[in-house]
Amino acid sequence: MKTAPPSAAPASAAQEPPAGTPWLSDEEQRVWRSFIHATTLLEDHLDRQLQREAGMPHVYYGLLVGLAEAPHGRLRMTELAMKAKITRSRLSHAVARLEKNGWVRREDCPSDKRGQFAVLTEEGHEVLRRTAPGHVTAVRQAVFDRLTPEQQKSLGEIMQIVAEGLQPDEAGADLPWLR
Amino acid sequence: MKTAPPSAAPASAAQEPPAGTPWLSDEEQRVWRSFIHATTLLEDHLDRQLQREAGMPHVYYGLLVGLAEAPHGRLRMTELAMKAKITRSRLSHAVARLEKNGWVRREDCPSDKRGQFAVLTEEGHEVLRRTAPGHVTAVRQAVFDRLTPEQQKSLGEIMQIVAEGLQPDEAGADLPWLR
DNA sequence: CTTCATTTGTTTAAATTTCAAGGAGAGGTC
DNA sequence: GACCTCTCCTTGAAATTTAAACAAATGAAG
Repeated sequence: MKTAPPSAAPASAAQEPPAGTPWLSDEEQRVWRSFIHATTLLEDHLDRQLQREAGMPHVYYGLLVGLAEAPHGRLRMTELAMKAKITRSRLSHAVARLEKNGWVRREDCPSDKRGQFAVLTEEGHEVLRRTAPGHVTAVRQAVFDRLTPEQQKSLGEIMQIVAEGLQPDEAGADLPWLR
Repeated sequence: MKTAPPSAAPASAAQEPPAGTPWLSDEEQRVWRSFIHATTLLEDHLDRQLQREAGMPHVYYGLLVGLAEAPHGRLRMTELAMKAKITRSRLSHAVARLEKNGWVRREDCPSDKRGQFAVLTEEGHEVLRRTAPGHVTAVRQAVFDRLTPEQQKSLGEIMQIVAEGLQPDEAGADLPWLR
């Protein structure tokens, strides 16, 4: 009996999906399964590491980093949302939480009264300085330390391609951000 | 000014983390950034596709597939949790939800009174049959169709390595599943 | 100036996930 | 049997995410 992929097709083999697209081959299934497992385990791992050391999940940490990279630690909500690849709604909630922690502050936009800036506070900078080392270590141990230079290069190219294909900007639509 | 990685170190460069671990190089930062973006976008994409077509998130779909792969569409809760790389707690909630949908049924384990089996119902099988094609198509379009055979192979190897490194079984601990 | 469509960001409720316990049975050991 | 520990799974509350609707402001037409 054929083994079905963890997140693709069910075991009922012996036929293809209606229009065109064939099932995943055994090899493709193995790749896909590894991908799902690796990303699931990795996100869990990083989430816990950061929750423990920094008191926030990985996505939130990414938001602080995103702000730290920006000109004056400031970014319009929409820009930050795009940078982090999350919806504006999710960002609103996240920033509200980070604001309560004192890591981030909101500021009105002078030119556009609808606009809001998310600003990294000094405390925010501090948390990053304090927790970045641990996070980098975790990332290294889980990923880079285990891969050869060639694999790292390959990984970068592959992820770049996949990300581009799902990016809502250039080619396709641009509103619901996906689809 | 150096640009910091999306989820690693803040912009404050010019020094290394205290003990040993160096910051990510520019190239490593690019790779890591691509990785985060790709996986974030991909999971969002698949979640929406499945939510729309199958009325459930990607993880839940994975649970049904996991059961479909098992001998009689049956699996002990713990086994299913391990297979899907999620906590038993999360699985409990998930199965409760899937049970309400009629896709899954619970059964007591005769030999071990603590045990529970999660069983894929006929309706469960049906949902998979109906929605698998669309899911496979989504996965293909987002990933496999965009990669060369060499890249697919490489991706498999890399993900395999990363997953193994985070796997709680063999070497390290085995209880909190991570760490 | 009025209207209509769009953009920005928030808000509410529902769904999902996480976290910390907890209940009950299994498996020793004495 | 009493006792202790571990395992299996569940539970309830808190935190986070999603989905849908909304107010306010912008901007382009007309």
